[in-house]
Amino acid sequence: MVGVVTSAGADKTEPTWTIAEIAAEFGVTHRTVRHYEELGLVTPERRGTARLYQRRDRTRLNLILRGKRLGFPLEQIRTIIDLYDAPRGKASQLEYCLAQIDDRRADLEHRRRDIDDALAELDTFAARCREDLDRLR
Amino acid sequence: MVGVVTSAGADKTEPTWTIAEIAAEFGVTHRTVRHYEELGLVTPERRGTARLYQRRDRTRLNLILRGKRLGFPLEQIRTIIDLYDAPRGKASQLEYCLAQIDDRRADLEHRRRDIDDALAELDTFAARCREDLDRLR
DNA sequence: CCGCTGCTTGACGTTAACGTCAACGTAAAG
DNA sequence: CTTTACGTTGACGTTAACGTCAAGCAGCGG
Repeated sequence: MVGVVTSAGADKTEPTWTIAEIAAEFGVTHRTVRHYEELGLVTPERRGTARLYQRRDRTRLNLILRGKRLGFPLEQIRTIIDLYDAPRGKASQLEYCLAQIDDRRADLEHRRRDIDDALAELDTFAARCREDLDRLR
Repeated sequence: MVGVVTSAGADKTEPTWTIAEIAAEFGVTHRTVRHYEELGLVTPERRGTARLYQRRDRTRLNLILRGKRLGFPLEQIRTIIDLYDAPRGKASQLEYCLAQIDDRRADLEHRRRDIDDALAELDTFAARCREDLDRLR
């Protein structure tokens, strides 16, 4: 909890960014960032009408983009982001979190097996290619 | 090269499957299989008008579905499948293959790093959850 | 006050990956 | 020979993830 900024005097800490800066830095368009906001993946503050992005939003964007690189749909990415900052006051909530984490773990480990398999196949294929190439000389 | 089946007497080897069997076995709909055919990802033979799937098609379907689990678009999956059975008679072709393989390797290894990062984060998060849970008792 | 630049809100367009009919062919079963 | 059960070819619908205008507001440099 860093303190609400709202209409009280701005703390001189807490750096912020505009949507254009954020978009450029993360290599996406502002439309993309807005789309993520429409889906509730980021929730920037407002100075008047303009969006103000903070470190929290940058963290989320990193999670989102990694999720996308891994091919997860945005909806699923949202659930995992929500997981990361869900309320964890009660034991039941903590246990729910731990269960979700296990699910995610299983998924990711399955993917890693798939990747390792694919890499192994690529290797044997590459070996065959190099063999054929040697034989050709 | 197993031998052309066409209109010569059918070898009693070479098992085949119908589209329904293939779809059921791979846990997809026949529409999905047809869609893959439209994109050139599988090319079953025909007995009259009906499709006849062979082992070759099953291999491809396995590649396709793994690609999908890893979140690759079908177009990209097609390029890698094409890579696996491209003509490799000339040295230039073999060298092209090896280059492509390197590209694929790089991509897959990037993904694996992403996965490992995600898993590490999940672990520390899980540890915090368990800590909080212990403290709550 | 004027114009420029950047931000905002719609609203419609697009691509990928199928889903979902509809209408028809065909081959084995009764 | 007529069902019945699959199989086939369109063709249009749908969802996700943005792209692409269009049009308006807002601060600020001259």
